Amino acid sequence: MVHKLENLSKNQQIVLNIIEKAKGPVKAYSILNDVQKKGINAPLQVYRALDKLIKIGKIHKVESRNAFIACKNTNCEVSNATAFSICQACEKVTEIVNSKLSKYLKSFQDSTGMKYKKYNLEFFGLCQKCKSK
Amino acid sequence: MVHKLENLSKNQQIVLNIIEKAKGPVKAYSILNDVQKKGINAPLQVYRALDKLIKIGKIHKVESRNAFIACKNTNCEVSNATAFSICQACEKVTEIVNSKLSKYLKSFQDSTGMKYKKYNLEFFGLCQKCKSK
DNA sequence: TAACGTTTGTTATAATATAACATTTTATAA
DNA sequence: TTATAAAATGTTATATTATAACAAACGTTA
Repeated sequence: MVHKLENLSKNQQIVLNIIEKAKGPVKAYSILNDVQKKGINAPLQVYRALDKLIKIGKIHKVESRNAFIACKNTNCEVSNATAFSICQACEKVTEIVNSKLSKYLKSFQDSTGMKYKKYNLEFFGLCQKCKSK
Repeated sequence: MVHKLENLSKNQQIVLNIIEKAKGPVKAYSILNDVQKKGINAPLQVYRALDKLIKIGKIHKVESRNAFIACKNTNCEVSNATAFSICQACEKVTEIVNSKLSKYLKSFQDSTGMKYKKYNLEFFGLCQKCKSK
């Protein structure tokens, strides 16, 4: 069986590469700007790559910021349980990897008995740097 | 002291009213459509009201849907701990009120020691109705 | 090699949200 | 009461984010 990454198409590779190299979350149109030299011309080409990368778990969307960030779990193949820490001052975003938290949320049941397949959690506050300013 | 609700301005009241009467989350431009008879003409007037209503906790934004929903807690004055259940089929959204969950998340500490002021959690799955189809 | 699913390229447009500025209203407190 | 500060309004223009629709090419595999 071939490694997932190698199955990525040209555009998907280009987009993933940009997101992985970025220090923080990246906006779709900022990606578009960066790749216009590389043969990608239209928003849709970026959004299609993003959709695919999200689907296979290589990246996540930070919903409150309309931005995209690489998944920090090596070989992550799914993206159904995400948690982020977001600094409200500098906008630094970090994916939270915490098995207690994910275990708790994966097994969470509300009063309706609805069974959840997926969750996304975003925490907001001040990071160490910004707190001490 | 006067009740919070009575401090709302005309536009804020109009917008809140629409959201509270709606059966589910409402989009900003759908609100705009509804109120063009009532003297609100521009997107900004709606967004400003939305911002204020969010700030005082009367409504929440469902980030993954870019939509707004009334807070179900009577006299809720803050909006720093929200959790929603979202059906991926019918798009029904319900606010989850669960003190165990909120207690757990409010006291959550990640490895960086960052202290969180606010969180937003969105669960996705199929509601009872859609599951049985 | 044909058939299918996926990806691409392209143009156009929809949907969501904010900037900037002038004015009016409301609350506060001197 | 009045001045003054803070909040809200109205308006035009524009920025930002995202999808529709269609034709063509590519890649896999039966």
